[in-house]
Amino acid sequence: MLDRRYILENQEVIRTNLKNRMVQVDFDRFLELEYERRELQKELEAVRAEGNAVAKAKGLTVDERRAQGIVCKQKEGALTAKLKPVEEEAQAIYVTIPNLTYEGSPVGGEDASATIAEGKTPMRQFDFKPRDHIDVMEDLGILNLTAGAKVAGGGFYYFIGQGALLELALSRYALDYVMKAGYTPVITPDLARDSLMQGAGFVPRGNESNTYHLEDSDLNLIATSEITLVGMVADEVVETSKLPLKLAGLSHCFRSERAHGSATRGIYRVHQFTKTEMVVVCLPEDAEKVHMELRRLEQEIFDNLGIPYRVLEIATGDLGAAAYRKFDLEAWMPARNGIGAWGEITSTSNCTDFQARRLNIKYRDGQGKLQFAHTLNGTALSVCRAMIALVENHQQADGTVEIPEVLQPYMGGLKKLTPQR
RNA sequence: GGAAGUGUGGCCGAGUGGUUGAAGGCGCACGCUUGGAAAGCGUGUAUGGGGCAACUCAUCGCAGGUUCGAAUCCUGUCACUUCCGCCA
Repeated sequence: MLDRRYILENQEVIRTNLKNRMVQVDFDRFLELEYERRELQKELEAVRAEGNAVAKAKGLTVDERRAQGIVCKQKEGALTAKLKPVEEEAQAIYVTIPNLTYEGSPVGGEDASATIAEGKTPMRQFDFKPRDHIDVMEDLGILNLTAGAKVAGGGFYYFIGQGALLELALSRYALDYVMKAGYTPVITPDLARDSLMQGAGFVPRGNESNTYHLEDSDLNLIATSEITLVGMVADEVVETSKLPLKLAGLSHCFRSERAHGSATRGIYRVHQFTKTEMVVVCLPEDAEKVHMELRRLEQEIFDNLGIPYRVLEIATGDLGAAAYRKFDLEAWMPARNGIGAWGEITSTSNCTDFQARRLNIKYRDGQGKLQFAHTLNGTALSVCRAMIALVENHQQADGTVEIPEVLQPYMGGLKKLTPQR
């Protein structure tokens, strides 16, 4: 959420931003409602002040107070009835107004996002036709999609043997790597309340929701541990000495992917995956620096895994509502779509104070005043996507897959994935 | 899952219908005192909204309700504690 007063005082900034982000918001209606709301609010407060004065007045008898109080109460009731629908409609529009946008973000839709850097690993020249991750992994006996579909439906999968170990190795490697940069490892709940889902920027119910809601409860399966990590400090004043608060959550992530149907083959788009996610709560003046650190860590992890990638500066039209600025890493997946394609593997967003305002995350500034903190998030490693990039890039003509050196200690020294009996 | 109890400011804690936004204490800030420090003394010390300001509105887990008036009464809900049951 943006500051309501800021919105009223910077209407043109908001209008331009809505246009750049290609977001449909009835801003005129919002302004109309907001001004009306403020007028009604003032009237209501005046009536309340009168009522309070009557209730406290020593010169009046109880009967006199009662008589005058009832009049105030009636007026208050009438005003409240008028105010409520105005407030509700204004609020409904208010929550759809997205964050401000970094001035350097390319203006436009998804296609406008700009490649601003590339990884250290060059794209490999294959002397054979690279096979896609499904073929490679199924032949190795480390992936079983059929069983996943049988048990839980499309979009679910089994990792078996070396595949299971590979998930743990990737997750643990990423966790250890960011721990060295000062991130505290955290295991979080895999479920979260509706209110937190909304606060963190995820729609818990309805058709546009990408999350699973648990029937007869106010709980949802989390789509990322970002939700539970920021939830940990929601409604709190974080001690300034503890900032920046750097967390690395390891959790399962669940996504219903209603919008995408169930057609996607393989493990690129699945309903459940494991992800190591970084979240930082910091002072406003540190946010930009932290964002660069998140991006650097993501790059280093994939450089070390020997996976070629490019870094995208995300265009205005493709930013999430909370993101002020966002980078994606896209790995080269040599067999994707049959001919090779870039596929998103990580994403890091600077949410400025937008998410903190919604979740009420504060700190005390030098004057002792409460201020909203800034929050940022970034993927350290999302297992399925990383796994695709890894097996497709490191596959050998004989069907084996070389394990990157940094992962070998986590695989009991294993250097190659080989066919399982 | 059943029963009982509790939920007040940064913290502890008083407060069961009427100048209580909230006693007292701790902590913190400033001042006095001191060669310096400690102790002692004094003053101040919630958050958000509206207003240039005086001031005013809201907030005592959360949401409703009763009442002229609610931290205080009622209902629901969430959390915590204890007891019972169940269980990895």
